[in-house]
Amino acid sequence: MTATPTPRVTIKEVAARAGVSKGAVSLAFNQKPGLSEATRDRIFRAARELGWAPSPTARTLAGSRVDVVGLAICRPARLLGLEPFYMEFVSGVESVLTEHSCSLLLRLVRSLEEEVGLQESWWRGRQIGGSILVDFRADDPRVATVERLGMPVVAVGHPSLTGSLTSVWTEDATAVTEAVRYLAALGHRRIARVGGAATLGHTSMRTAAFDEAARALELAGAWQVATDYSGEAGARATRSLLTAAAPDRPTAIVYDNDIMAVAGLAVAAEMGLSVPDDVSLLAWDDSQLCRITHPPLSAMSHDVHGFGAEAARTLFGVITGEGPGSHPVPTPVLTPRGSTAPPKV
Amino acid sequence: MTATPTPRVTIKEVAARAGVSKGAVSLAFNQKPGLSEATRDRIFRAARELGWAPSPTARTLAGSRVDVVGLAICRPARLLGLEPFYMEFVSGVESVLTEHSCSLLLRLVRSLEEEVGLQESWWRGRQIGGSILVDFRADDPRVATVERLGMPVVAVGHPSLTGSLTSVWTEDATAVTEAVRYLAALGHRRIARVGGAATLGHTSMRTAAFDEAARALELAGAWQVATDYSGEAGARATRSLLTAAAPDRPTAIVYDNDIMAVAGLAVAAEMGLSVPDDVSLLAWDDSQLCRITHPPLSAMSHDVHGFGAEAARTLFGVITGEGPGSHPVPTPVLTPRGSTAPPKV
DNA sequence: AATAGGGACTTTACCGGTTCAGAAAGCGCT
DNA sequence: AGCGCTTTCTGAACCGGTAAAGTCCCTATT
Repeated sequence: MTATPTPRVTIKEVAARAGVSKGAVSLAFNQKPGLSEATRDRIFRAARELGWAPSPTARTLAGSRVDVVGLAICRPARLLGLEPFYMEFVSGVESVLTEHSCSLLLRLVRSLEEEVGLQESWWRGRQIGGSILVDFRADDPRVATVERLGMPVVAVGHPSLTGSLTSVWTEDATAVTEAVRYLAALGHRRIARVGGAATLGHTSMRTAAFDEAARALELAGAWQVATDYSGEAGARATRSLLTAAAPDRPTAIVYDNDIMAVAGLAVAAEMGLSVPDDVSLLAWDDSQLCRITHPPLSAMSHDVHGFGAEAARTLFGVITGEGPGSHPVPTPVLTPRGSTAPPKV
Repeated sequence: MTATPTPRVTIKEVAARAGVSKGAVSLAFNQKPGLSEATRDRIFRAARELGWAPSPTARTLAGSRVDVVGLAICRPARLLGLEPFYMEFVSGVESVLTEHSCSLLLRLVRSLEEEVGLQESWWRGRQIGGSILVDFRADDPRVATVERLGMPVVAVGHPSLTGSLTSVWTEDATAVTEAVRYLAALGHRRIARVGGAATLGHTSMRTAAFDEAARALELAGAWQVATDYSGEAGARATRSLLTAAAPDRPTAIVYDNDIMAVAGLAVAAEMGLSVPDDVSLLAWDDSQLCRITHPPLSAMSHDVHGFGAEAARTLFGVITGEGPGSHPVPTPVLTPRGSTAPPKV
């Protein structure tokens, strides 16, 4: 407000210096036809000399596209800080946005309702050109809102959750099945899964897949517990799973993220259980974290950075008018490390 | 682009419905004097009925302030994904921005030069009302740029690095000294520190403070190694520190973040060393991560969320014209957990 | 020679607000 | 009645661009 003034150079100065009209400058900077090479050069030179670049604000107001995309993440701040997933995802998104000189408008929200309102006001206020929607749940209200607004978005979530929206997703069910089969192949008959937030769509899909796999493999024991993704919740879940007497407790646990797996590892150690001899642990998402524990965590690993990049690319597709589509991204693959082995008991 | 059209309602419709001019609507929405209560009410009612809110873009263009603040983070994406620090910091920033209905424009950059260019173009393009600058180094070029532009910013870093800019910072030197004193008080005479990126200003301040403390306490051994903050680097550093034969190796290690401390813990385990009996480990920044390991990590803990919030609050102060100032934030405090104890050797 | 067709620009009308110089109305006072 | 003051509200200019229509000139065609 009171900040010392900055000399603003506008399109008018550039036009004057190049000896043309504002319109000509606009044509040049939007690479539209109708200008001679010579004039074009003169304009660019003038702009360079003045250090001018078109004002995105004015451009937006005048009706051209907006070079900002929105991302609202709805999780308690406390949890977010720790989830490597989102930062990695964001960095993947950024890597693509940058190529298009596009920025990311990030907002942490506390509820889905708040997000719906935010997306709508972002869009109606022309603050963003499109949005990346994450954390879908069943009957997600964002689907209808976005359709009503005709707002370009990419939905990060399974097509069964994202309705008509263009989606980018991983085949979680397949991955869960693979995880369970792998543990069963090692000889485990009592397997548990420490899942994420129950409200989230992909959590319930994983839950269903786990049940299905357990039945198909005729496991002797199968447990599932929902958490909020935090390390504390993971620790708590692990502790309660492992307190059962030896013959009844699970010999392998699959986690829905890596933070909880790390916590689980610590709980096993604290209970005097050896990993992987007494219990095998399998993480999800596989950030760097899985490699720095002892033993290193086996994980269903997943190129989260690439996932974010693909989401951003797809969003650009939607913005430029590509029809709706479904973009599967590679299914997480099993990366065995030191935390999984045949049960010794 | 080709997205189905969204019916846009503008100030004109609101004015028409309330039976006043655009100007009146503007006055009402900016709580400026010159309107009767009755008219004001009529205008707000009309706006509510039409679901209208002023367009930030148009507002910005017309010269009022911008309700977006910028944050450019310069670290390789791979590392960012894992550093709990930034996500937590961002969530603290957001918590304050939200109260002011302000958004965060986030960008990951690859170099300081890129950041300087970005900040300048953000500011000149009126994309942001101000910026939060992080990761200061000695003779940081951003100081001069920002002064030249008269751009409101808050510098997250020690005043000795941030020149005339308003800063928010923690007294790192004091914290390092406290950490070393604590370990010395436990009886450790050979202490190492696994630091962060050497180019960063706060890293060199911590390095100097460590040297100073080691000398003052006449430690028998003091090591420091610089890393890139990654878990891998932390593991490597720890491994090389601990390979020395028993009498010569450090009995305590301080880390510059918690990721490296976790990695260090794993390395100790892998080398058959017990923590804290054979070696004590002390983490920094104390995210949730420190509590979920086994043993839980002692840490110099630090309210990173609050740090971010304070930075945002201070930025608002700068934007509204408060003079330059220096805002220290509480020094990290020692939180002893299970990873530190008197040396047994 | 008259006319059509382009190319190269310029003009002008917005986009959706803010702001500021008046205008109209109401009121108290001499 | 006439005058000055407020209070309340309007109209027009402006912010920095874009886009569509218009102007001018030069060449090719019939």
